[in-house]
Amino acid sequence: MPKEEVIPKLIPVFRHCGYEGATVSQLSKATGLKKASLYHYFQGGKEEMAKAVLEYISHWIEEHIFAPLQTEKPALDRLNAMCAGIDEFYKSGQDPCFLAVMSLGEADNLFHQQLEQSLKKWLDTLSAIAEETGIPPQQAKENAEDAMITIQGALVLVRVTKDTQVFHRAIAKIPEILLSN
Amino acid sequence: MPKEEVIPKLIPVFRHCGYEGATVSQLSKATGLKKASLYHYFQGGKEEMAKAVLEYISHWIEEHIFAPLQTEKPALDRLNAMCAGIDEFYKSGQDPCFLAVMSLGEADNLFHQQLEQSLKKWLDTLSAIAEETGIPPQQAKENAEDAMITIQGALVLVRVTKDTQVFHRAIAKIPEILLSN
DNA sequence: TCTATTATACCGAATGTTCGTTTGAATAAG
DNA sequence: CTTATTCAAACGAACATTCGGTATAATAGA
Repeated sequence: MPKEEVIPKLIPVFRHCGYEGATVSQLSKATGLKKASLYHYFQGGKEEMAKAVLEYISHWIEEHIFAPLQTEKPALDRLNAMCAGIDEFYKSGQDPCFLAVMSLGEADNLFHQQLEQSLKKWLDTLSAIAEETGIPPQQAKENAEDAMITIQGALVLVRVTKDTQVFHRAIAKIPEILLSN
Repeated sequence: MPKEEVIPKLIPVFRHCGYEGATVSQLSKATGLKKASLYHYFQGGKEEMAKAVLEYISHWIEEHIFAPLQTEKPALDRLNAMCAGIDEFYKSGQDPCFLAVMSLGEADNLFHQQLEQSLKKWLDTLSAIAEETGIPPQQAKENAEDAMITIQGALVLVRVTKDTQVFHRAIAKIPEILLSN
């Protein structure tokens, strides 16, 4: 099995169990590869697996969430396309966010820089869209933060309530949050 | 050392490491009690320690966050008092929320019911305040959800950015979120 | 009062288990 | 043959947990 097929199978384990909660046995079962085979692909062990997953996700976001923002359509259309990507990425809120999961305990020590950079990218991208529509920089920055807060907060609520409606309602608000003043 | 003094010392470990990330060695070091002594107090082991912490926090919230809402002052004053309690509870966003931390991995299997009940209490309490000011029930419910989303989302952002200003800005918005229509 | 008993708080050392990781051999591919 | 994959088995380390015991203090009986 090629490495590109392995990484996606690692994702749900890290996502739902966190870095420390995810055991190599679970990762083995999830991929169908025995432990030694996993270590053949990832000589750095669990840490390298998590890092690979983070990079994979980073690219996924780039393609499926940021890319729709770079078209020539009106800003609102682009934002709605982005929201569709977000809904898919988080499975309507049923899948936790790596940003939230990996910023705890030992994982945060290992990956904090990467997480911080990833979040900054999100915020900058959203802020740029807001500025495009004529919103002043400081306001755009705060709107971007509010949008991210809404996404992350909704994920926590859905994780506890199991009510995906809350997530859809929250995501639907993203465009107006971003473009408000 | 009486048990009531032990529990608060367990809190920061679970909060920052999560349930699975928190080791009994860490808990021992944090409390100043040797492992065997911890097991003297908590015969159910780590699981009972976490449960005790959850109950302790539940009471703390009751007293410091919900109680200020039961006074006779105007709604806005009461909400501001609550926000002060929230800011203290989360140390301006520098301390993660148990709701978010304990709803992952094995911890979620063990404590999900307790977490769900706790969140429901939050939402119902906030919703009731909104209804008091004449906001219709359905709108009040959604406002309460939005308020919780803001709190939880801000906690995630601050954990990654280390920028407590984001948290203060988010908390300051809680009253208007709750009372909007 | 003095002593015997019980209960509580605590700890060093060991328990068995699970963890992440490594090894060396078997198999498959070219 | 050579190289790349896969595997069962085993590794030491760290884990949660238990055991046997000491120290202290409260309680009770004489």
